[in-house]
Amino acid sequence: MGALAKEFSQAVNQGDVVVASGFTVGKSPTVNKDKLHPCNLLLSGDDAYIYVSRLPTPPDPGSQPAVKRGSALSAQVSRTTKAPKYTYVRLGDLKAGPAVNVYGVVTFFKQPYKSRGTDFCSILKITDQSKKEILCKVFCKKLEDHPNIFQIGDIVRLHGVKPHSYRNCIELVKTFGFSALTFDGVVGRPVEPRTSSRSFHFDQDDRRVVEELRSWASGQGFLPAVSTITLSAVEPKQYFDLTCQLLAKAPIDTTCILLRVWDGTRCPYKLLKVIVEPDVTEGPSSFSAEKESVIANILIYDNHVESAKQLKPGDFLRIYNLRAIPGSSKVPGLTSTQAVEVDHMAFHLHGGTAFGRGIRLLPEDSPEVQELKRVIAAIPGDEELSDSEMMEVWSTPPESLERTCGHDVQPVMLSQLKRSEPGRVHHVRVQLRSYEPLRLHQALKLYCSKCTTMREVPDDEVVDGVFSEASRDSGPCSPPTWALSGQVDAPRDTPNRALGVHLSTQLVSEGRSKELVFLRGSTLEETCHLASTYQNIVPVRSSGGQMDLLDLSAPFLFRGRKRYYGCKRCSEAAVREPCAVGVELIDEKVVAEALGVQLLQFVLLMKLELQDSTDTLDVFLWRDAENFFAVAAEDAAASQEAQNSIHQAMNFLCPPGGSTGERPWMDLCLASYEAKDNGGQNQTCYQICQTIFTRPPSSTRSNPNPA
DNA sequence: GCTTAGGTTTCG
Repeated sequence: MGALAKEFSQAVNQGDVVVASGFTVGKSPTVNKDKLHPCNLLLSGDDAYIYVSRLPTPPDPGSQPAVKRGSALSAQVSRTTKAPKYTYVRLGDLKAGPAVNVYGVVTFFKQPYKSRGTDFCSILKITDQSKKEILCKVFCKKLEDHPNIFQIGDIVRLHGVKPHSYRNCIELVKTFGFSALTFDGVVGRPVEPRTSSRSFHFDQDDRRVVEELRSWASGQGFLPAVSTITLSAVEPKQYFDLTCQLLAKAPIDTTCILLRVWDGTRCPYKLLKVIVEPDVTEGPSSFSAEKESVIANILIYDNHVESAKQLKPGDFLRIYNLRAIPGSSKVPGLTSTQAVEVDHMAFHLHGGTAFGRGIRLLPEDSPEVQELKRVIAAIPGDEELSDSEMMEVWSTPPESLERTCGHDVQPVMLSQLKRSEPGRVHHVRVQLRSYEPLRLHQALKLYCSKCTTMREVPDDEVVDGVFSEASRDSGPCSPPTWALSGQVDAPRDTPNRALGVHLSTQLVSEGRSKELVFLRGSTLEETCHLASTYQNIVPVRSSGGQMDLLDLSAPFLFRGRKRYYGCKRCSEAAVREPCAVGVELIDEKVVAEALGVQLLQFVLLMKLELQDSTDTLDVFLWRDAENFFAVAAEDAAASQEAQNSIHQAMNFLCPPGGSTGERPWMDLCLASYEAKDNGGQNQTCYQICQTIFTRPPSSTRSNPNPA
């Protein structure tokens, strides 16, 4: 009756649940007619209330979150119609009994981990203004149903937890009707619930409770002053939480996985390097030297391997209870040819869940990730992709390519070219908008013409490692019967060390002993030094008493300043005597053939972004790159002069800091072809072919408008 | 339908 009737009729919908109070029970005057209940309820005046409870609407991705629907509803129905409220028990008032709802500040937590039973288990400890600390145990099959806790100080709201007594303490255990909301615990941050629940109740009272807990907790001192430690602040032997981005990962063995991460800061201690095979690495197998110097290698053990396997390069993570260990001992699973450096800071995530040990993915929109992205973006030079990262981006170059052009086709605009079917040759007149890699030495690759795979040129640090690992076995070494063996003093500052040299008897008998030596026990530096004395140096090692070649990660041959590499996949390498009878010049081909090494070819590979007035286009400069620059890739690997000539050409085509107007127009021949990208999808690629870089005779530019 | 874990550092 009255105002209540009016408000109620506006608020209620068919299907709603209503709860009435303050009514009087009377006899129904219409019972004979409608055959309904003989009594009715009369609601009238200020003491009567009727509560309308809306059933949750079906999930609809386009609709407002449940919170907003709730607040819109309560505004609409005014004081007389309220949604039912949940009640929350103070942690100090808990008694063993039926399920309750609680709020609390997280003082300890373990990420959900696989229990021995059927579920994942989360352990957390929460407290509130009553200062009672309560342990909570959550068992759920689905990870997303667990409280989404990132750090100590987060605030949780738990529904459907049952207080149990265990060893004279009250604990909360998840029971039926369980749901959890988690909030950032930092005063001033947005109050946004993290939950997987599709609908949940959340109103101004809840917001108030969260804010009260935040400000109370901030004065309690149990929140860590700095929530996590950066690589720049880490000290040896410390346990710490690390917020970082995953760059690459590689399995080591069944109980260990390697995560390569960075957090945008530089660790003051030397970082452990772990050498793994490139083909088992997910993500780039190597990075630019600058980037490598800020990448931490983290070894993840035992139960954490499973969660680490789910991670993808690029993910933002927090690793809890990571341990910094100075001076690595041993890394499992590495073969004898793989080196582990000592006296470097290693990071281990040990097995078990003690102290909350674990890994968790951080969502992109969390404040921690936003901050991390900001720091990483500020690292100078990172805008540039490193060599192997670029290999990931580029599609595999084609194995065959039609590259002949009579240069008699009419030039086309880029927009027109893009609409053409692949498999043709086109002429374009374009400017160079940008190119990769900016560091031109990264354009050098090693290519196997047999299996058509491409490999990075390893840096000296990696090669150094192979040499030092190889010299570790200093036991007796019986040389092959064809060899004459002796020793030479190591050059430079290592007077007390003798290096093993083995010569071909045949070559010695011909008076050609300087033309080829097998050198054992040298460092990379010593090998380079001796390369000025001997025309060909093949580094060898002792392996179980027998003479063997080094791992093919390192050059198998040093010829003056040039180094030659072999394909790991296609070589069947062994120490053998080259046949020098009638061979005038012993070169890399002669040595490679004798040793059973499939010689890798140095190649140049670049990506150029072209533009004209209609469009832009990414093209590769690869098969014809040596012609284009009139430089042999092999020379570019060893000669500064050759590198300079490429550098000058690129600077001319794309002056650093120059405007578009300053870039010369180029007449290019482009071959288009189909290639599979990393996902196996066909895509059209373009390569510059049959084109030679020449400078115009004077400073006059070509006509910028070919049309 | 009511087990799992029940914080407390690997040993690489």
